[in-house]
Amino acid sequence: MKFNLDKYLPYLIHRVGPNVERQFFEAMKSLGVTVEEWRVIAAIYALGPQSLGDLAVHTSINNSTLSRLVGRLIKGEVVSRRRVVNNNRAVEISLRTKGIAIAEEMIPHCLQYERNICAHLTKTEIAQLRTLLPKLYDVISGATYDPTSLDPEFAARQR
Amino acid sequence: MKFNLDKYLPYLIHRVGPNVERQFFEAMKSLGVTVEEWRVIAAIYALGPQSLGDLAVHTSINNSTLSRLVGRLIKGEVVSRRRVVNNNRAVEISLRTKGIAIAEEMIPHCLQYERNICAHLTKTEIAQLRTLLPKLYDVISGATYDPTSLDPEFAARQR
DNA sequence: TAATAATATTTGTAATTGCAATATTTGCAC
DNA sequence: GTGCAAATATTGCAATTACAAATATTATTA
Repeated sequence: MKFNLDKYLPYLIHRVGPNVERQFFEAMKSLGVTVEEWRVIAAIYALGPQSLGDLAVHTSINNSTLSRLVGRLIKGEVVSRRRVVNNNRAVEISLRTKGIAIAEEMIPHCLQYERNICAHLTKTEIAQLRTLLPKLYDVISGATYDPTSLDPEFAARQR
Repeated sequence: MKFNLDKYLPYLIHRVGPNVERQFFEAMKSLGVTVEEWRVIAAIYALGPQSLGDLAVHTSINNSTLSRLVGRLIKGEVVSRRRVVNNNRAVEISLRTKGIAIAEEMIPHCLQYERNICAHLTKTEIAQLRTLLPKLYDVISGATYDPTSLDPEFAARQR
């Protein structure tokens, strides 16, 4: 059976992810924030204070992982967390002064890094990516897969 | 300062990754392979037996992590590992019968899953993605970032 | 050839992760 | 209003991860 990895979309999508900020963050590491921490800070800076659940969606970080990550950021006085006024089971996470400072120092570098990448792409390609990636995100988020559609006996044959 | 996350390419790229195979693998979990294990199997199936280092590149998995992951797959009799004939420090990892069987059972499902996704996209969009994603991968792999280009005193101000 | 550097992989270790279980609050049905 | 289900977040725990150091082999230099 032939399997052409170079054409397989999930593969093509996945492999760009891990590389995208690796080298950039290597260069920025003296700021003392990890990639994951930066995602949290950036999401709050860009989208405002929000619940843990929303933050998990916006950063693609697992809830329990994020809960602890936020715990660490609180210790570092980067963010604060408090119960929501009218919904005491939810929590609202906000940036503190230090978190805002980190964001404002990072953002120009992020934008410059993005420009460096875009320098190798045409205007059209950049525009296409900005359209296609969100569309792909939506499609994938809504996608479900049912193995029995292809193989009615799938569930029966446990390995 | 404004930071528009919805336009920031690294963000757009990154967030599609974690979702892309999550739901699919949730559905396929009775096969008993994790996403990471599948990446290893798929890379060897598609590209042939290869060294740990090459496999790390093809799967975007950290070397030491991969070394142990391969160790687990060996225990499960899915792959085998042996020293390369003319280079005893390198290692060659191959699929065993069981690994091939897993691949051949998985691949039709992968392709069907991909078709499900593509059903929401136009032919043009799909073609564009297949062109742009590898290009982006190359650009990003080659990209470097030097904070002092934007801020000559970057290194001096340690946080 | 001996010493040194470079390549390739593995392992020690501490930290992080994610699943499942738990706790707590809110909404709903009756 | 009481009891049950849903929503939200946190924690126990076992497994995985990644950095750095160690190991082993091959290539280069002097």
